[in-house]
Amino acid sequence: MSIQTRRERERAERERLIVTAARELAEAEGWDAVTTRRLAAEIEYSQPVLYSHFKGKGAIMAAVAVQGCADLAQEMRTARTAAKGVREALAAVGEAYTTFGRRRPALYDAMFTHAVDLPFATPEAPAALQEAFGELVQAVEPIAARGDDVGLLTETYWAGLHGLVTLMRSGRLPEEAHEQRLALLIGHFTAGMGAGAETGTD
Amino acid sequence: MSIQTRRERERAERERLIVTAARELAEAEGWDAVTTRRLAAEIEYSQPVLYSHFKGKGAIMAAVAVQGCADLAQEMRTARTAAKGVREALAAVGEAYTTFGRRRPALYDAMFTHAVDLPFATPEAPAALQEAFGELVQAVEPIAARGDDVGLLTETYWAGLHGLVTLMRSGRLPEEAHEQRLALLIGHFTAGMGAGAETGTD
DNA sequence: ACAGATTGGCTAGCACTGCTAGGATTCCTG
DNA sequence: CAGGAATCCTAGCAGTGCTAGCCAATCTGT
Repeated sequence: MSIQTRRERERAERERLIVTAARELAEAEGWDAVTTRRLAAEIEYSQPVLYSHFKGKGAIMAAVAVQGCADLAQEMRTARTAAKGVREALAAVGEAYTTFGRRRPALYDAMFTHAVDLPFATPEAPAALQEAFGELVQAVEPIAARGDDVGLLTETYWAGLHGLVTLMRSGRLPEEAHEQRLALLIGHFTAGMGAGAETGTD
Repeated sequence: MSIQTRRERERAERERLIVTAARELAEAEGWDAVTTRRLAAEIEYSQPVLYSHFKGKGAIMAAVAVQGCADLAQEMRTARTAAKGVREALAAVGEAYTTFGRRRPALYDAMFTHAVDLPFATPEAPAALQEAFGELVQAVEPIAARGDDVGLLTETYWAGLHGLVTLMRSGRLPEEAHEQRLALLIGHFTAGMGAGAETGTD
């Protein structure tokens, strides 16, 4: 039994090694540089080892994406809990989100543009993923009007943020005015809120 | 001289042939199916011919993207001019945009997710591209508040639409509630508008 | 402690990609 | 009709994701 568990532990460790190596390589040189050969060299094993852990390159990217979701969730949570009011919380989360997308583009792409074989809008979605979305929900919920479906509103806000990030990162939108665009988006989502809703950060 | 012009005409025709073949193949089977070999077979020439017209596959995709922008611009214009009021126009354009993205995913991807070697937010951007953006601007301009930068507001609205399309198409957002999300986005962009602004469709 | 079964990892290779060099064939010019 | 030039194709390069099959190290039962 002990031998079995040791082997499983070593396997799990190597799996983590693969994922972190893929993430670091992608963040350093982009996903194009993450070839199976390069990745195998990085972890000092041969290519087929990768396929004994993951079904393919896509699965490795998906694993990286899940890690990235955990990071993003944490950054959004930090931003949200540090904000003073509900409008500020929404703004802080939006800024945390877009900052994440700009500062870690490879990670962002793995999470939200590539790697479609992850279940997203279902209960089977990885926990980290639901956490990240949950952070958005918690930021959006207080600004929802009566009768609004909070989930749908959150998805819409998310889409706005995602659009800003991807269009900017691909050069379709100039980087300079990002803050103003973000402010516009947030402004339109918090418009119509009575000033009395300021109380209650959590 | 006449021979020269005939050859140039034939070249231009073949170039159009390449672009339309690429577009049709992409729309039928996705961009992954558009390999240079496959495309060459489709136009009944050998591979290197492609490279005598375009710098590479990316350039071909860019040409397809420009065509797609013209299509999108026209569809948005039709929707906008058929709408009764300014709110309706914004909604109609938004719906035309997202419908385009869903009905012609390959074309949409060439325009807004791949093919980054096109100049976008500059005066050197292709005419079709500026036309498409111009349609958005014309729909957004009437709902802009005093002091709003219409360009920035349009970019923000665009980002919202783009986010909805891409997240939905990649399976991150369920398709069912698309109409509701779109309505939410439009609603938040037209909020705060006095009811008196209804007049003046063009 | 030793033969045998089993697991594990590696070497080599497949089918494919975008792209290019060089030769052959066709075409126009004098 | 010969010479020259433009055009197009065959063949190949370096790289991709992924896999089959062998070889060696490891664990098992006696």
